[in-house]
Amino acid sequence: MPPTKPSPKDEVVGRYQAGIETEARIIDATRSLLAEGGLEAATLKAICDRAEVRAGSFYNLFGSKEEAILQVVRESIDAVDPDPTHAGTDTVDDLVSAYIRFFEEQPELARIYVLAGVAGDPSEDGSRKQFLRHHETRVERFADAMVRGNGLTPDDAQVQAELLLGALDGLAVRWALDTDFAFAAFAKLAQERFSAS
Amino acid sequence: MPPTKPSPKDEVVGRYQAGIETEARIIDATRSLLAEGGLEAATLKAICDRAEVRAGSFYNLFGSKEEAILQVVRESIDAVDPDPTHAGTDTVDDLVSAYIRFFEEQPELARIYVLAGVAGDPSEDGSRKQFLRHHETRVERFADAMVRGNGLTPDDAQVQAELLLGALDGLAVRWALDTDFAFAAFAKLAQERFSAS
DNA sequence: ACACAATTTGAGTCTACACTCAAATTGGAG
DNA sequence: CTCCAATTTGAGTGTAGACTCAAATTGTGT
Repeated sequence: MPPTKPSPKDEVVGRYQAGIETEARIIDATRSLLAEGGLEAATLKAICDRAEVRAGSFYNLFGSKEEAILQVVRESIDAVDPDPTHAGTDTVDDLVSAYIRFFEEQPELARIYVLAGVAGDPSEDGSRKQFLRHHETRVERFADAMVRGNGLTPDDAQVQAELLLGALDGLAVRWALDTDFAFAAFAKLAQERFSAS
Repeated sequence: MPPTKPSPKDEVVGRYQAGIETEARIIDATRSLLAEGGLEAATLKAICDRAEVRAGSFYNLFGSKEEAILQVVRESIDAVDPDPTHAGTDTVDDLVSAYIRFFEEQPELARIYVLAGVAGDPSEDGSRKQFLRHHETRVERFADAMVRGNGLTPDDAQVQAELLLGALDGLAVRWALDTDFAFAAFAKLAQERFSAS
């Protein structure tokens, strides 16, 4: 279904409060299921049961299960952004801290976040491409902060940002493997290494 | 099935050549399917079709599909070890180069390698735990090389190794996202950063 | 040749899902 | 109140995929 079946919420037509609340319940249910048991736990049945909704209602609001999951992941990524308005005032430390917080506060969502980038068909324009765009935005953000805070040239900053983010993502994977891993401490060490010119 | 149903190949009883060859064909089929289309492509039917075997034969040799896949992943990890006998002669450069080679020569297997660490149920003693053990061995190996080559103290080396491997894994994830990413170049940069004391 | 184990077959079984749709119900604008 | 659109229901449908098993066949030691 390439032309993404237009679900009611995409259109500009009037909506009832009931529908809006149902949508919220479905998103909440999806989020909590993902947080508790990862992708495996978020089956359609589980989502509908928890949201106290029948399958038909779900599909009245979302075009597919995937759509709901992507929305949850997107929202939790946004929720941890230290500078949503992109005012250009965040420091490298802010950004690293926000990243650490995301992984410590939402372990399962963080796992899905990583998974979204690795899993899935490379050819499809689904989560992968979106994830890549997100990553590029993040690199941008880190690089800007480095230019402002450490006086790097934009080109150097770009490389440093890519390295630092790579290290953070890798340490995050390491942590996902074994939650006893001192993610925060290592993340800070990586930050020290890569912030200096 | 916690007590891992004992399949014929686990027992010490006599085997026929035919069975051994069938097992090899199944492993080959699994590996090539994984390499071509990732986990999604490696369905039982696809594996059996390609190996020219019926499902019953598969289950005569493997306890589950998971078992065959794990064996493939394990073998490809081993295949990239520059010092399988662990003679203690490999340098950091050898290790990093081997890692880069793995990603360049076996992209899809590399993707599965990354996935193995991130996906799966945290509670099960499956791929995750095995992957963690593998990671620890690798850290050990990197740390040893650092002690030998850069004169770090064992404790410092441990931390540096964890950071370097974290960075490499993270860059690998980044690469899995977009294979145009210059993984090798960034990996070398990370190596420079983390090899120095 | 014979016996017996190893292997193979192939037609299922079972289950878990994502997703659909016609009909019933509900909400609210006029 | 009335009408229509929004929403909800719930009983399906369809499929894909892992796994089973009794019976047939094949390999090998003696």
